[in-house]
Amino acid sequence: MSTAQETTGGEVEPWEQVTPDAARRLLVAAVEAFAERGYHATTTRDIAGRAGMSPAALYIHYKTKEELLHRISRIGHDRALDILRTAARAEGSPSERLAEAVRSFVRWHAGRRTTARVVQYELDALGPDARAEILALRRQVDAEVRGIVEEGVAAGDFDVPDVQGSTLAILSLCIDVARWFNVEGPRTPDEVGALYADLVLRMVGAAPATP
Amino acid sequence: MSTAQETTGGEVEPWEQVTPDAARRLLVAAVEAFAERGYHATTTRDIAGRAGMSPAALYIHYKTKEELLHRISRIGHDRALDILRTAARAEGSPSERLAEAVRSFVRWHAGRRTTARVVQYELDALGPDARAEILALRRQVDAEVRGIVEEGVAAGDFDVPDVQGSTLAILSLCIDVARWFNVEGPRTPDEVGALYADLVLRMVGAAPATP
DNA sequence: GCCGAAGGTGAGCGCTCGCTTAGTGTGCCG
DNA sequence: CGGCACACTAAGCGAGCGCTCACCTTCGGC
Repeated sequence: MSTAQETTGGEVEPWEQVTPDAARRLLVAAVEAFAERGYHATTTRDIAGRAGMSPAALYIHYKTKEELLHRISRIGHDRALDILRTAARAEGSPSERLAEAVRSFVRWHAGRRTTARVVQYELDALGPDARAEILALRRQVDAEVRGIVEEGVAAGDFDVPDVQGSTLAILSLCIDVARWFNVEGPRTPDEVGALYADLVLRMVGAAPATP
Repeated sequence: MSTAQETTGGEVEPWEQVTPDAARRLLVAAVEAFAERGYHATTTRDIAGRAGMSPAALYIHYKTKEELLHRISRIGHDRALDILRTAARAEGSPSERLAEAVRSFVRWHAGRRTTARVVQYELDALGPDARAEILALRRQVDAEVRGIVEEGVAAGDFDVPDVQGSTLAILSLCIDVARWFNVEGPRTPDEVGALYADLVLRMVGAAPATP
């Protein structure tokens, strides 16, 4: 679905799909500013300044400040969904696919923390229409994870009394990484991903992956 | 430490300690407004209006809008720490104490969602000094949970390869409840608390509590 | 070499923000 | 009953906000 090409590690700067160049620079500047200070505390002058442009230039490429947030949120959710879909539809047992889903999802939230933070925590700043569009994507995100859990239960690999509750908890655990992860901290995104994959397998009552 | 009296259920409206009455009404109004729209999107006129007062009245009781957030954050963190301390220092095995800590901590984040949301997500809006004070409280929160986990490992009840990482994950899971919990949703705070206590015991490799 | 489109700027409009100030009503003390 | 401390309001200040507008460059096509 996404036209951005995958790299070997599965990590992409997804902003390449945004053209022209000036529009992309503004978008990246907005992601940084929103992640640092929050949407409402960020000024259009700050965004334009970070992109090396005058405040008025922003409005050549975007109708409003909210449209910037909408575009960021849309692209980010598309990417997050893409990551989960790739893991969910890979080959392997439900345990392996759930572990890989958590691993790559967490890696994205830690490694692309600024983007993830905006995507996950600034939803309320969107208007009703944009908000509804994003919420639909979130339901698809939920469905992907729930699908793996259900398959694991059906196969007898998982022991999960409350599938929807556990799915919610798994996603919640992964998403909150964007809140606390610190690039200067002791853990790399890969390490957090591995730790979390193990914890999630325990949560669903599967034997820890020992490949 | 806290002067607010406990009720039977352990749930307290902690604002009773705030006097005079007008100052408390303003504080409660600010909690609601900050939780709904976020700190930066909330105006002092909105807070005063919710409390049934003129905008100027706010400044009789609080020096700035930020002082309101500081007071809320302080009281909320005190309460959260109190909840965890009570559970950590109760009688019982590490499994029982960890389950009770998670149960009551989650119950607070769900049941007092508006307060918890402000407390957990608006930290960055505080100035450096207030921020440092709150971060010190958060380290104590972390230490309480880590203490229980360490005792469980020492007693051979838990199987935890990375104590600090698992502690972080447990707290992260609980805190994120404030983000997604919906009062109109299908689960009560008690139900989420019970579900999460079970999930956390699985995460630390303890047998599920079967009382 | 001229032209229009595309992409940019400097100045600034109208508005709302956090916060202040001068003045008002109320109740308690002597 | 006079006086005064206190809690509060009406009005508004200076600043900074999102956004607009008139104008300026640059550049490919004919």
